[in-house]
Amino acid sequence: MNSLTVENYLKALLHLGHESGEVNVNDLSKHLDIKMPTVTSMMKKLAEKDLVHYESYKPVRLTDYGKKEAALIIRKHRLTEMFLVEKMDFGWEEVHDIAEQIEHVKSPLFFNKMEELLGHPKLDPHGSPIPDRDGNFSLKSYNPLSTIAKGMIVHLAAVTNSSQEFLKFLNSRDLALGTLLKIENIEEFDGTMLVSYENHPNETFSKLVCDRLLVEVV
Amino acid sequence: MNSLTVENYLKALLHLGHESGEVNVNDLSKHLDIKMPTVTSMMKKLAEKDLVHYESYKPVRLTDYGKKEAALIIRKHRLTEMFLVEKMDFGWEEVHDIAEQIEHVKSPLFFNKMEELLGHPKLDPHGSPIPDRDGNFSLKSYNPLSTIAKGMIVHLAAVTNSSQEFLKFLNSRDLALGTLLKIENIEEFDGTMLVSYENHPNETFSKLVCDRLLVEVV
DNA sequence: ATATAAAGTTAGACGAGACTAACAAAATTA
DNA sequence: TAATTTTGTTAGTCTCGTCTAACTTTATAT
Ligand SMILES: [Mn+2]
Ligand SMILES: [Mn+2]
Ligand SMILES: [Mn+2]
Ligand SMILES: [Mn+2]
Repeated sequence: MNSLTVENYLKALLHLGHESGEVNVNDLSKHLDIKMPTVTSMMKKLAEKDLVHYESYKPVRLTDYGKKEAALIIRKHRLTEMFLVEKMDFGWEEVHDIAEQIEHVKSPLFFNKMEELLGHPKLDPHGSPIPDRDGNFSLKSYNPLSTIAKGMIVHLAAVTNSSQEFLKFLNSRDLALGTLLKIENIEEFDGTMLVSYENHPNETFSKLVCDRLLVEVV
Repeated sequence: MNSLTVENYLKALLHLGHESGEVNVNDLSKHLDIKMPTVTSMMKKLAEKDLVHYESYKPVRLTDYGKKEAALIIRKHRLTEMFLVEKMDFGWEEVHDIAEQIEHVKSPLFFNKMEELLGHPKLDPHGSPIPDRDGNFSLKSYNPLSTIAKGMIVHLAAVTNSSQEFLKFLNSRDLALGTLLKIENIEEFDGTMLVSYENHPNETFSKLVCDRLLVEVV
């Protein structure tokens, strides 16, 4: 049985390695806000448990087993977020921190019950896929809004950041998953985008924001 | 912020001290399944945090502050149990172990939301009172079935033990909170009771069981 | 190619929370 | 009262997960 600490390392490894599969000790250190020597020593322990492949001075990679364990924590995290939003009336900006704690609860029954009550949802409140009981999930590759061309019409499919501040900002602009967006203009200089949707005919979003909005062309 | 470990010590102290207010290190050690020297050293730490009054070789007492902190954990435990039973279709025998974990979640919002969705319940699924947001609760003093005289009619108000095994036993006899019981006979020798209720005209309960059933005379 | 900077490791320490072995105090029994 | 048992404490050790300081390896810049 992995400790809460180990579970959080595994999640970070899966998150940071989602593209190349490789994770630098330094990036992990920054992401978890834990000093590098601590991370190095933890990597050796995870390697001992066959959760990662580790060689000195090389990037770390999750083993298949490590990936599965990580996915099962993420499953619990996302089911929890969905439950909080759907069954307990929380806003999508309130659920991440609570799920960060409840994801460590040891009780398959509890999470399977959530899943059942929710009708086996495929996505969490932020548009991220919920792994199944075996840890499998298909990550649809949506594109960041920042990569879409002027004139296109897209819908908001997911967000890549679930922080309270960011989601509150989206709330303040009446942006929610599913919202249809038309790209009116793009400022070449800094990537700022001028977008229209619903009752917002001329909303401006910074590059930072556009990078975090994942969209699908309609 | 108290650690999960400290929170569990506080709950044990409140539980074991519910009558005299005093708790022996030895009893605490047995209840928590933690060796006595560990408990002694933890008592010193709790005293340092003003959670208990501690003097060498004397029984431990919670301070008022300690009592309140303990009650607030119990509040979270019992709200969770109630939520699991009322909103997630769990049986009363399944919820204790899950609540034992969720009670440590740091999020007043989460538990206040539960309370609201449940309509501010006064009792948990085992008949125990749920403390309010300030840690106050009135402990009705029901009597164990084992203290009731032959011929009396009572209803089951609470159970003093929430273990899966015990509650499964009660389920197997169709006993639930509120069940009306008539005491048909008492075996003087060993305290075994012959009881009738609903579709059970002649059920026999051992002294052990009768001690754990809290009842109220109708 | 060399110097510098960044990334990673080693060594040693620490607090939390557990343990065992040995001893001391208090309670019980004879 | 004296012997014995039970309860509680002290001292020392261990693992987990963290840290800082110092050092090494790898990457980058001059
Ligand atoms: Mn989240
Ligand atoms: Mn977490
Ligand atoms: Mn309980
Ligand atoms: Mn607990």
